Amino acid sequence: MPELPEVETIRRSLLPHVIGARVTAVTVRERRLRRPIAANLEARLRGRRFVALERRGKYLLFGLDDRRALLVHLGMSGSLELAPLGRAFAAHDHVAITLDRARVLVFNDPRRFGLLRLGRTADFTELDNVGRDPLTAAPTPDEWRTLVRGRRLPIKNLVMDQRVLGGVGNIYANEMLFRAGIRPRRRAAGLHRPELERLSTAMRHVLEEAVDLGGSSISDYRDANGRPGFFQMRHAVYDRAGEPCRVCAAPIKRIVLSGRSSFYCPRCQR
DNA sequence: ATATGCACCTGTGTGC
DNA sequence: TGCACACAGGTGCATA
Repeated sequence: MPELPEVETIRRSLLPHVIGARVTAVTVRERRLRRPIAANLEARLRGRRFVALERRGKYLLFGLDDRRALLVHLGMSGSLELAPLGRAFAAHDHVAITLDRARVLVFNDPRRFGLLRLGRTADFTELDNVGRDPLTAAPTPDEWRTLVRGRRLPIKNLVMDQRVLGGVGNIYANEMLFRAGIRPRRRAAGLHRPELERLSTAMRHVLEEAVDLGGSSISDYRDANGRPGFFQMRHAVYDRAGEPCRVCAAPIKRIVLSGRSSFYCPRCQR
């Protein structure tokens, strides 16, 4: 479910509740996620204090006071909620981390594509595949020229490649290409300098605006305090097939690229 | 090396 | 109402 703006919103909403909090209890109700939750997670987490909370692409990294960290990925359908103490479990509540502040951090994930892992940050090999942060360290147009060189894949697929940019998923790839006026199917290597310049600024603007609005709530995304995001009201193309373009009124098209729905305006995007 | 297809899993919406 | 099917915010592995 969540892409960079949603994960960043969750991180910010968790921050004041989690930093400095101590874990008093850990309950794992379902270990079978994408990879099973390790058997020692409860013992390693109990009694620890959270000292940091960072985002790496779509991953959340909870720093602990023993130089280890809890790595969390929300997959397609994962969520984190700060629930009141003693609230009954709901369907797909897989992990509950009780804090010493009368709050429980609950990991819920219907599709179980998420990930929870405890260990040393350096051992989290999945983080090796997270590229630059498009919010804080976006490639310059010059760097884009290097990144697209020789790449024959559609630009949308390149932008969604987590090794290139950490955190861009299907919604925001579509939205930033609309904003840049580039069709998603265009070969990456075929983009001209002005297009790379537009892409580079469109990317920052779309993501910054989305973070400001708390991300996109399409069906049930909520931040850790249960608040929805509002960027879905600003979607120009995502999930708008057949609807009129907000700029030129042409009907939005839907195509499939690498199995993912891709949307664009045939007039605004070339 | 690069690009694509599919599997992983549950829930929801659509059409018959 | 029931049923089959397509599709969904992601990623990793197998295959060309």
